[in-house]
Amino acid sequence: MSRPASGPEQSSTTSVPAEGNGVGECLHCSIRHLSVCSALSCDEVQALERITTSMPVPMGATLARSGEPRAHVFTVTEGALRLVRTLADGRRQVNGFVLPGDYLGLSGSDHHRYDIEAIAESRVCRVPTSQMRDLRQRYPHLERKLLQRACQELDAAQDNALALARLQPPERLADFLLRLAAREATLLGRQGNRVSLPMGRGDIADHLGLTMETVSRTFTKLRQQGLIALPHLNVVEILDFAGLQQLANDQL
Amino acid sequence: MSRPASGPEQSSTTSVPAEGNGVGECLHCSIRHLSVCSALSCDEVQALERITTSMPVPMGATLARSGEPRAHVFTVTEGALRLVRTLADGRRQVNGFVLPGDYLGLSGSDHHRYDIEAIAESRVCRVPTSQMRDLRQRYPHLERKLLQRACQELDAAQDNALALARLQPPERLADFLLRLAAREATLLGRQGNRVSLPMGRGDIADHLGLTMETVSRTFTKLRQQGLIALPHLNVVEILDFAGLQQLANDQL
DNA sequence: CGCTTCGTTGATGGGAATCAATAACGGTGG
DNA sequence: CCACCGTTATTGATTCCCATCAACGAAGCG
Repeated sequence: MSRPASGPEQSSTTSVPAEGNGVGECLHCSIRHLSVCSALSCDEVQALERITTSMPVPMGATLARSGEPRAHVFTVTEGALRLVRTLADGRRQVNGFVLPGDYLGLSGSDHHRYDIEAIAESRVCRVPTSQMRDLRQRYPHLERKLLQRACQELDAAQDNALALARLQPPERLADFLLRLAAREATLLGRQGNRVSLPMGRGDIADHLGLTMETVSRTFTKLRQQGLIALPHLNVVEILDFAGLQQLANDQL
Repeated sequence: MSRPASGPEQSSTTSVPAEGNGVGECLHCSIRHLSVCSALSCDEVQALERITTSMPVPMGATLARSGEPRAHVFTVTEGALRLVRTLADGRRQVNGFVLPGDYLGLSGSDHHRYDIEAIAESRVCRVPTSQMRDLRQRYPHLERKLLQRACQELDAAQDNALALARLQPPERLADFLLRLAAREATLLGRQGNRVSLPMGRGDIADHLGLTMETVSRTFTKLRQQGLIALPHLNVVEILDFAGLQQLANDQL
């Protein structure tokens, strides 16, 4: 679904998803799509793709550090990353997980607000913010798309806040797993009941505002209740979808 | 700083704030400003203002209910409102408080995601979403402004999530008070150390993921530590700004 | 095969939620 | 102006759950 721009390849009209299907859609596809809509010349398409750099991010590497100037925006094409904020005394929060198709660059600040760390072998497309600014000015379509995305992320952030503020640990974990399953479903284009967890227990804990121990215990609890199974450490099998949804209070 | 559009008044260029100062700026001002930038005719300015309805919202009234279709967007010009989500079992979360200058309409959903309730005698400008869509298409400036706002709100939502996930009750309250103080400062244009709390203790609790009792106890704790004073129930006086900031871990 | 890292399980204590009672506020009407 | 009442806020006593501390087990890797 997402395509890195490693070299100037021809824009293929057929592989472009329909307008408005913004969820699992890589920004890069969006640019391509834009080029189709606006009837750009082949030169212009190539110009767009030339300013993006597709680069690997090895597992464990830090793509950006909190406080640094935001010199680039990114779209993830492979792997998984985490957004981490750390307080002075070591308390940690994982603001979110970034999967293929996600865009990194929606912030009002000109400095990074969190560390961006790869939790798996990853690959991102990088565009300098200045060039992105130009692009946005030139193509209103792009700005509209970004706004759409920002609104979706805002909704998601609010859902997350509700979970943190008012849900019990099992509810939070259920919510998290369902959300992850939904993302993976749109990513792969099919609805499977196996969800892979690229992140560790500690990361889940720091994302849900819990401790690693509580997350672990909650996993066993869900397992004992027959809602999920854990074939491997990093794979969850959803046994009772409806039950999980009910537990998570259904706000999807 | 914000102006309701009760009737077609002349657009006054001088009262318009400079581009880019997006924080306390009413969207209406943004439309006015836009009209200046784009050198619209007086007719067009009036056309823009004609589609907005300035309406009072009595205290306690509900402007919109969760699940309803989003037929309008709003900008608040007076008063204060709260955004409330309620779970089936009664658990409540106050997603945020809406003050003059704030825009209500940044959502990826076409249905309201929370109740919007006035906690004080308020006044809002209402624009049908369809008309807003037209406006956005016609004026790229507006779209850019909205994206800017969405990004700012996203940042704020993430800060909030961090607070909910990892801060202790006193830290959360300190953070909340400082944030409120900052908003009031930009709203009034001056930095006072008195903050008014239009919302009740219960609302604060449901915003911070605590109970009303804990909020109350935490207020007394901050008071005993000499960080704040409570001249009235709904007015906080910040005695030790630096101390509060330190307590809130500084992430402003 | 031992090492290291990560995850699970167990025992304990602290802190916020809960339950309960009192106190302060705000409005109304006398 | 003050007495009254409903609402809201504060304070107190208790309970329960999660964090913490600690030990054990499992998995990846040289």
